[in-house]
Amino acid sequence: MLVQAAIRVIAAQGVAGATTRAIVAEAGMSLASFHYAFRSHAELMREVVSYVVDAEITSVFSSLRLGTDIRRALRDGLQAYLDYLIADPEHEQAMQELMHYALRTPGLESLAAEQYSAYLSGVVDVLTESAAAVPVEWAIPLPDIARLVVMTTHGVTLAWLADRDTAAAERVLDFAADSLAALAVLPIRSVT
Amino acid sequence: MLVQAAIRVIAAQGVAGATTRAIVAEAGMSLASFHYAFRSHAELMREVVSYVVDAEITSVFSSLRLGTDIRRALRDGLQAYLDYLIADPEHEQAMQELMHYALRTPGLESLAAEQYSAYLSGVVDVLTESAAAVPVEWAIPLPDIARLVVMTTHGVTLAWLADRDTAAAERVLDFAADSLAALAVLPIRSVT
DNA sequence: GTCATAATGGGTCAACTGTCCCAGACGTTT
DNA sequence: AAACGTCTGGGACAGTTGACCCATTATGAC
Repeated sequence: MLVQAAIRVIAAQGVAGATTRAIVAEAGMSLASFHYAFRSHAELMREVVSYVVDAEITSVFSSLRLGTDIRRALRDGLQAYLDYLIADPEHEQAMQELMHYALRTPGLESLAAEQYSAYLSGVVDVLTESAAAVPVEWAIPLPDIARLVVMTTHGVTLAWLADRDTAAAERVLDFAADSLAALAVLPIRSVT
Repeated sequence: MLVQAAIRVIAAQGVAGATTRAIVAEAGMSLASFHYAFRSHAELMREVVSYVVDAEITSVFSSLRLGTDIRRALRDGLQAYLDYLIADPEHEQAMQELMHYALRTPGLESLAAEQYSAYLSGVVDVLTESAAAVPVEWAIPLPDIARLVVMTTHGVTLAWLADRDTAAAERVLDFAADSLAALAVLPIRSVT
């Protein structure tokens, strides 16, 4: 698939390196085949941005599973994300670059907004899902919790990409898990 | 100055739009004058990255002033940053794009690391400065506090740039200020 | 097999990029 | 006035990019 080839190129070379020729080379195709499938390079990039949102959410935030110990569950989920980031830094780097690309490209600004709200609702889904097993009440609305999680991951991602300080990143996640857990209002074990 | 013209172009058009011609046009110069001052486009971009670090730190985080009410001081400082972001979104957008540009450009990766550590020590300076007036002790090392602040601002920046939800950003900052203030150990009013 | 459709390969084009060259203008020092 | 280095302007160059055209080859329905 050309879209996935494009994502690989972006991860390896950045958005600037994702030229039509580089993408078709990665996909093992010719230029003509590209313009047979897509009207233009911009059209492909639009699909790339749309695609990565869904893929990212399911692959990354699905590891966030709440349990009885909310702090530990949050911390484990955040650690899983950090492990994912360390294992494939270029991919997360590409995600943020694509976000900035969308913000800059006429006609794609709205997609950037959708991308972000998709992140949020993705985290909301995971939290809701987990809450089905062990009900948790939060001091603030669930979407706000999700926003804090997403904000944290993005911030930690940029920091780690810049200085590769894993220990510092983990200390940040410790703090984030502690602070978020403080927003959890443990439910009474009786029927409500 | 060509460096500042380049920053204006990047803020207006993004890093991809910061071509040599666009920069000299913004500066009102000719191409020859560019290559008289800089050996190459890459050399200018390196100076741009170096320049923005200092400028950014002094202009943004200087508003963070601690007082007796630590939570309020933190909240005010973060709000000042948000106001700054809203007043000139393209500038902060450019900062993050430049960070990603540095991370991708061979020979500039180390500059990205320096850029980030400069952010951190800038915040440390402000916090230390404020602590001189009203001494504050923290439950974790000061550089870690600074890292949390920087992480938060970057995360909030990306979120606001994507969905422009100012109210949500302010709720995030509420949470951040609360959580950070919880790390402050108020000093005893006697001599230690 | 035949034929229409889908898909591909090679080659070409204009536009844009970074870089460089060279003639000339400017200002300062003799 | 003359000479010097500093700086500027216009033009040109090769390389790369997105887009496109046309001839050719699979692919599959009948």
